[in-house]
Amino acid sequence: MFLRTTSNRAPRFNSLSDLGIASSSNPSVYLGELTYSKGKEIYGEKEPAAYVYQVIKGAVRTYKVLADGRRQIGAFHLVSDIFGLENGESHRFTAEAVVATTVRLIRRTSLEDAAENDAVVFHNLLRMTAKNLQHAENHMLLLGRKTALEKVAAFLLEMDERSASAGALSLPMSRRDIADYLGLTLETVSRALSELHRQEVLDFLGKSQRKIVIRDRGQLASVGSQR
Amino acid sequence: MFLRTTSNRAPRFNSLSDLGIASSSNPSVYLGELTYSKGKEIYGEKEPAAYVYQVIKGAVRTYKVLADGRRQIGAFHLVSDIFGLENGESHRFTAEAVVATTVRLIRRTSLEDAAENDAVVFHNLLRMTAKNLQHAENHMLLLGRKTALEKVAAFLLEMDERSASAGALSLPMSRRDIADYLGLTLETVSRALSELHRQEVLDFLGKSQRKIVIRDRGQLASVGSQR
DNA sequence: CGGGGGCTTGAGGCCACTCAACGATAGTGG
DNA sequence: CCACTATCGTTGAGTGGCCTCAAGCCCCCG
Repeated sequence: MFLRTTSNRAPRFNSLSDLGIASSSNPSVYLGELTYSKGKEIYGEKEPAAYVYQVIKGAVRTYKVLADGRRQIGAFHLVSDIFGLENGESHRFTAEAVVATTVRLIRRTSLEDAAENDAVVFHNLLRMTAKNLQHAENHMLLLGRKTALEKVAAFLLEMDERSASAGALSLPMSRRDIADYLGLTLETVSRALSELHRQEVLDFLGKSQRKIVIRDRGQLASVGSQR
Repeated sequence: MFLRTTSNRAPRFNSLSDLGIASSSNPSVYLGELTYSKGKEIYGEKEPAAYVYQVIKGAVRTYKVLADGRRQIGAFHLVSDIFGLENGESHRFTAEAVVATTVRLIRRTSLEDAAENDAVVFHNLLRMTAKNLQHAENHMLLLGRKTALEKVAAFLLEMDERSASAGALSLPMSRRDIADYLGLTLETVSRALSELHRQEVLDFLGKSQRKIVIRDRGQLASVGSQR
């Protein structure tokens, strides 16, 4: 196996304060919050991009679909993540709530005004776009060249790295979602997870002195020594 | 089959003048040109990003590799394309000349200075990063969800769209390069191309009143009515 | 408690991969 | 100028990893 955990977690630049709006001269950028129940669409691909969103509670998937329904999830957005930031006029993905989700809205024009007046905001817009690009670049390597088991293991590590909770890793999304993120079928994802359980996630333990505790859709699926 | 050509070609924003440097107050941004012979490395992954490059002649591939040598090409850069633009301190890909290639160098610090002093340059930096992101997003869909034949067809369409020459489409890169770009093996790419020839690229003709002429590594591989 | 959605597991099939042979082409040195 | 070699591309045969189809279980939720 090929797993490795990063000893130091990468800094994250995805809160609104990281956008620099807090330091902006523009006073009221936030529009309010909206709550979507499980599976509800937040915006559709090619819709005009009127808002930028931040996840307050829950989780969001953004995806593209082919004409015959094949779906590729580009990213999952967890609490504090910003999504829906477009440089063009319209959204390039569809966004849906994975579970019951609350998002904060920022009017796109407000953000643009803030960026116009504040170089820091503008700078952070570029940094966020670059961060999204970096994620996509790494994901291309995964989609194009990794095996099913490697994909699932990388997914677990990514989610672990991103989740704030130290104790257990929570996976709010379904097997189908994971599959569509990794370019697999849900059955293959299920088999890979079973395989990792069967191996008692030995590599997580062996290489990093750490076993990931997976809180899988609320169910405690695998428990081990922590950190 | 699933091919479609865009009737209107998308505008391209990848020349240095598009970066806005021409309008910059900074006078001498260009450093000079370098020529690399076929297969030579221009920069390596994780190397400090001292320069940004523009292809003057030839073609460049940028890729990541796994520990065991599996390779994923993220993009091909053709004449006039800019590559090596990083927001972090180091390159996230390795760049190599596909064929004998001349590149123009821009010192990274010069570009940053120009961006600092000129909002237009900065704006274009963001736009270019967003364009790269969009390409990566589309490529994730291809890598994760398209069949071998669809991948190769999409590749031909992309190259056709990007190549300046109206008559024939030239493919300077090897089968292995194409395979590593599409997440396939070189044999599968070869078979898919043979299959498209066998079908006389019917769908290119049928759906768009247009047949693509493929100039494959210098050899005229497929000829048909043009536009 | 019945229905439905999500997850797991098994059996079989297929698409892309692997291994291999061969031809064409370009570059190299005698 | 011509073997010689290396590289690249094509094609065939066989394999295997992931997909497809299907059954059954569990849990949630009305």
